[in-house]
This record gives sequence, C-alpha cells and structure tokens, in this order.
Amino acid sequence: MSSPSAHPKDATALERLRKAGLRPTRQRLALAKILFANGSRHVTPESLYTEAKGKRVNLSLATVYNALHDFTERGLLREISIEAGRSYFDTNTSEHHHFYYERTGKLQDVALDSVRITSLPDAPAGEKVKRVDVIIRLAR
Amino acid sequence: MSSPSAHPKDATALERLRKAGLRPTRQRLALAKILFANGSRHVTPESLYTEAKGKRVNLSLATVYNALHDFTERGLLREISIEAGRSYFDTNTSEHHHFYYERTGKLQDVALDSVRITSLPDAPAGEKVKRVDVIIRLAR
DNA sequence: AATGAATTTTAGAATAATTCTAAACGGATA
DNA sequence: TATCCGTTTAGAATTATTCTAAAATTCATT
Repeated sequence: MSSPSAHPKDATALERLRKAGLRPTRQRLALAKILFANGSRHVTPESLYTEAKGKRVNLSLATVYNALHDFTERGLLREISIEAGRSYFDTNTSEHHHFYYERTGKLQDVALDSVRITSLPDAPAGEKVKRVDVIIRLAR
Repeated sequence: MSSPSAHPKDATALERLRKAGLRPTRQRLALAKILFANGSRHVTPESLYTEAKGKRVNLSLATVYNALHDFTERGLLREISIEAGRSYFDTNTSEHHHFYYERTGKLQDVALDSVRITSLPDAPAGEKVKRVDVIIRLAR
C-alpha cells in the first residue's frame, strides 16, 4: 500500500486530525476522508460503518463509535439528537438548524439566517445557554 | 376495592381516556392519574414505571411503553427526543419549547411566546412543517 | 532500524432501551 | 352471562451503544 499522503485528499484529512490533536491512525484517516470529502453530511454510526466497509476500509464498529465521539469532542463533528435510539453526527459544525424528514429519517441543514429568533428566555440561574437547536419536523 | 370513579380525580382520567378513544383499563387509568394529576410533567418510560410501582400499581414495563405510545398517538402526550437512547414524554401537548439541562438530563417547559421566531424557511416541495422544536441546551 | 511508552483498535461480552410474541386476561356489548 | 376483541404480561428478542482486556499501531527516542 502507498502511504496515506500519496493522495491529495489525505493532506486535508491529515491536517484536520493534526489540528484537532488526534493521532492520524489509518482508521481515523479513512473515516475523516469519507466524512469531509464533500459538503455537509449527516451520518449515523451504522451508516458510516457500512459506507467505510463498502470502500474496503477494515475497521470495527467500535472504532467508528470511538472516532465519532473523538471527532465530536475535538470539534470536528457535531452530534444531533432527533430520535430516541439513533444518533446523528453532522460534519457541519457551524451554527445552523435542521429539517427532519420524519418519513425517511433524513436530515437536511437549514442555514442559520433562514430562521430568525428574535427573543429567547433568560437561562435559569446558574446555567448558560450552550446551544439552541431548531428542528423543523416535516411530514407529507 | 372501590370502583375507579369513586375518587374525584378518576373522573378526569377516565374522561381523558374516553375522549381519546382508549379503553380505560386499570393500568391506563393509573398511569393517566399519575401523569395528569398536576401540572406539566416530563417522564421517561422507566421513570413512570418506577413511579407507578412506588404507588403499588401492578403493571409491567411493556404496558408503560404501550400506554405512552397509545397516549401519544391519541394526542394525550407529546414525545420529545433530546438525547439518543432515551425518550421523554411531555404531558403538555400545547405548542411550546424546552430547556434541557445537559448535566442532569432534566427538561423544563419554555412558554411558546418567550421564543419568538420571526422567520422560517419554506418546507421543501411535497413536505409540510409538522412541528418546530426549539431546544435550549443548558450547561454551567 | 530497533526500543519502548502511550494511544488506539479490536472482537466479543456486557448493558441499556425498546419491541415482539403468544398466551392469559378483562372490558364492552348483546 | 357469553362472546368478542382489545389489552396486559413475562420473558425472549432486537437494536444501539459501551465496555473490556488483549493485540496492534503510532510516535518519540536511541
């Protein structure tokens, strides 16, 4: 096998991991390449695992869970909870919102400025607002 | 044992179930009494099961799941998904939002009018906006 | 290139939440 | 009261996720 940096996109994945302070292991590099190759994506651990396997990446499901959590902790991903019993990870870590297609379970980004929130309650004493999630649930 | 309607609150629970088209079984009545006795509440299947057991209501966890889903389908409850792997049910079915205390996993209602949303994107073609959920995540 | 310490990966077991199954039960109606 | 059909139940099954301890890999140092 050639070294990872022989391919153009590896540099990006490698840089990302380096900047995040994560050791660029073969598995993390492969996952980062899949996740950040194109635009914004939403994956579940299972979907990412299947996709990686499909690309002949040899790794275990536990590693996918580990990587998704590590990436999230280091700010490379954002976790979204929409439905009990299924977690989603979003490669778009900037502030934004979501459409959720209830029928299919798919997520779609909604630009931050297309939802205008002009008032919010104060945070209860001793607490700070960490994030405001807006989920626009869609049905036919 | 006295008949359920011998107690004042039973009438309310009974009525609720009747109106919703749900057979007022002993288990459903007991759960409805617990859920709707006071103001707005947020329960998990497990927490409601434990609470019912504590009150000497004899039922199984599966029944709690069944009842929560039946109640939700009939509009008596609203399901909220905040965290993967845990579902919450809210006795407040009117439109409103939530504070979510990440540390403790507790939910708190936020009045509809304390969050003013002055613009929303159009629903994608073929879809309708079913609901807009705003979750204000709190941390210290 | 070899060494070694620390981190990461892995398979499989363990745990947790939820759903399923099929039998027993109970509420509604005649 | 008899019957029908929805409901409850215990326990098994399923699904999602985390844990565990051993093996492998990375990275810094020789």
